Amino acid sequence: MARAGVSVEGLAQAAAELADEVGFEQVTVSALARRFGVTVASLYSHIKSADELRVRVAALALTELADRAADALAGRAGKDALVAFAAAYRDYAKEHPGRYAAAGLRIDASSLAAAPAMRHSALTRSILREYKLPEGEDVHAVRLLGSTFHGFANLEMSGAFVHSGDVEGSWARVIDALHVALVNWPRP
Amino acid sequence: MARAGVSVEGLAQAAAELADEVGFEQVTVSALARRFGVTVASLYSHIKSADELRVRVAALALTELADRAADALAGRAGKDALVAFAAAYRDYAKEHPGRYAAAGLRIDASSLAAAPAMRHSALTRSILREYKLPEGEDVHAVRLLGSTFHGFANLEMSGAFVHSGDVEGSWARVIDALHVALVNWPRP
DNA sequence: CATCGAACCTAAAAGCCTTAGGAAGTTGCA
DNA sequence: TGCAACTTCCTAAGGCTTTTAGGTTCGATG
Repeated sequence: MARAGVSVEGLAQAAAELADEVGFEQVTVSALARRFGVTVASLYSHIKSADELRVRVAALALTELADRAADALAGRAGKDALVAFAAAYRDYAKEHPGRYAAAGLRIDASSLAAAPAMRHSALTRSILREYKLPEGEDVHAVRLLGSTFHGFANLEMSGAFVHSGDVEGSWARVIDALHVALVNWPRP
Repeated sequence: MARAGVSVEGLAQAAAELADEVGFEQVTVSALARRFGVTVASLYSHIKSADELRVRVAALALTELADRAADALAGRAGKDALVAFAAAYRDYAKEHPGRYAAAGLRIDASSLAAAPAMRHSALTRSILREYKLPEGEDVHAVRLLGSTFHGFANLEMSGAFVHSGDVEGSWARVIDALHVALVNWPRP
């Protein structure tokens, strides 16, 4: 009986690739077993449920995304940082649509995806340093940026922008607008 | 053989309610048949596939949402309109999480959900009238607003904001910030 | 080299989607 | 009224996914 040499990490990785190929919705224990040339039941030695598999993909995606964002932010500040961060975000979504979809999973604090999710707000907050917002406004600005980036990527992926193209142009203008909003941040 | 009196519209409506109760992912032909006290196969006289069912829920949600937005916009302009539109959007998402999730489905132009989706950008554009953006900038501003609202509602629903609460405060600040961005719209 | 745990398997139950073909109400028209 | 056509619903059956239970083989360890 030749062994396939499957590990939990290998499974999550393969599931992530599968997600990018066929969509996160289609990531199934069966499909994964097929890919490994193994019966479905075998995978249950490594994972507890199909749900755990999906959460692991989410954690993987969130970590990769945070890594990229951190790289993009290194040595930059102000609008430079904003632009680089935004690009990292959207590029990842375009390169890895399946993983990106996974990152949007509902995450409860107990989940193993909670820690990487935390990193994101910390990274986003670091963009704001140079904008010097009033005390206590950072949380709101973080949420503005997160919402807009996430919303844009989401809408783009779900085909909402296909008509009347120039998505690139819109993306640039949206970032410009966010910059303007941060510079002229409304006083509380 | 007593008939249940099912119609396509009734199905979509019931599916929408089901979505709000148990989540859009759990909207299934089986569950719907159970609710109507009818066998699964019977429903296939009314719908072609489980997928069509989900698209119909999406269309229903998009229409309801556009109706509410239109009401909110009636007789308002400028920031007033912006605030009212945003409130209509988010309230709907909170009242009808399942429907709202459905509205985020991938929509191809041929789908019967395409028309209501169109209405949204038209309504959003009408908010911008009073801001008098430069020629050709409307598309981008529409996308900014759409992305931010959608992103915020999405993140809120997926639990990203549960820690360090004050979601209401953030929502208000985000709208303020968007207003600022529209007023000081960066020149092309 | 005997043993133990990890990796794998077969088997089976349960739930969902879908199609095929048939029976029973409903409607419309002669 | 009576029958033909249509609609609504059913039984039956095939196929796919998830999950659990219990058994077998591989490989490392003492």
